[in-house]
Amino acid sequence: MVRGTQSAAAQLFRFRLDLQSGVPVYRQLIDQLLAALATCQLKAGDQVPTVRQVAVDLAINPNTVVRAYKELEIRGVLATQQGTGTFIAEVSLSRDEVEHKRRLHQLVGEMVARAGGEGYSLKELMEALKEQRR
Amino acid sequence: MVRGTQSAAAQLFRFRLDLQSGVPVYRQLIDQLLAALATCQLKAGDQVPTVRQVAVDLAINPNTVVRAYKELEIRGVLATQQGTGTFIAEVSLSRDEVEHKRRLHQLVGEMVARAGGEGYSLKELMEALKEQRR
DNA sequence: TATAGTGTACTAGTTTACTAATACAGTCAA
DNA sequence: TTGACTGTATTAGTAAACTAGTACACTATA
Repeated sequence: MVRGTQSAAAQLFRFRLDLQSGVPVYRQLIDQLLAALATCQLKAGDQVPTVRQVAVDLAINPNTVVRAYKELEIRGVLATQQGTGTFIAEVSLSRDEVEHKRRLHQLVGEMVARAGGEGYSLKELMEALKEQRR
Repeated sequence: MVRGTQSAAAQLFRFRLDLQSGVPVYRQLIDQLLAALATCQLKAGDQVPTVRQVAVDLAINPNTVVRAYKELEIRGVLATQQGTGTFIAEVSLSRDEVEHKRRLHQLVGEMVARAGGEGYSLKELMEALKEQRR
């Protein structure tokens, strides 16, 4: 694991919280980081804000940040190195992840549009998807 | 609210639990009842199993059944009458609900097939839908 | 009217999910 | 080597979600 270069884009990346949304904090962090990847705001090798930076910035506990980063590490999106920091994974897996994610958003966007045209809400879609799980 | 007739189909309707699925019991009841409506196993006016029948049948607490039925009542799917029982709502709302539901399942089924063809899991779809909410 | 069966309401207990506090261990530069 | 910074791990606290226990109120029938 070589240390990634600090790109200008990475320096501008910051998390934001919406405490009214009801979405758990750690989940928001995960979502935002994946979105940053999907929109090329972050790329392989970039260092992401440290656990403590994020915690101070957002006035949350470091362990909440850890939770998000750990999940992303398990998914192969992030690579963390104790004492050094956390980076966007360099392996082609992460690139595939980005494409995978981008295409998924495309598909889902089409779905939502199509269903919305017939009067179905996002919530209804989600519930129906849940039922498909059986 | 006139008392619905007991159709043969309604007598055959029973809930089943999958305790391994991790889906809360009350949610399973909701899902199964909606599915029974969507597949015409139950129709407007049918009486559904009583709170206590379901509780005894599935070895759960009556209040868990109540929770499911109450949510369905709020959604206009069920009509409950204290001392009498619980019925599929007679209003055209419930019929619209059935058509609405059936079409939704159709749409979602197509979505899942299409996305599955590209290697996306149900879980991924659901997560991507969540992100659409922003 | 009495009884059996119905849903309703309230409280309580348990589990799960989420977040925090804190100490430990590793890295890197001076 | 030291100090600052890094992630890691463990425990604990809180809130939310889920389920249960139990009594009350209503309905229908004999």
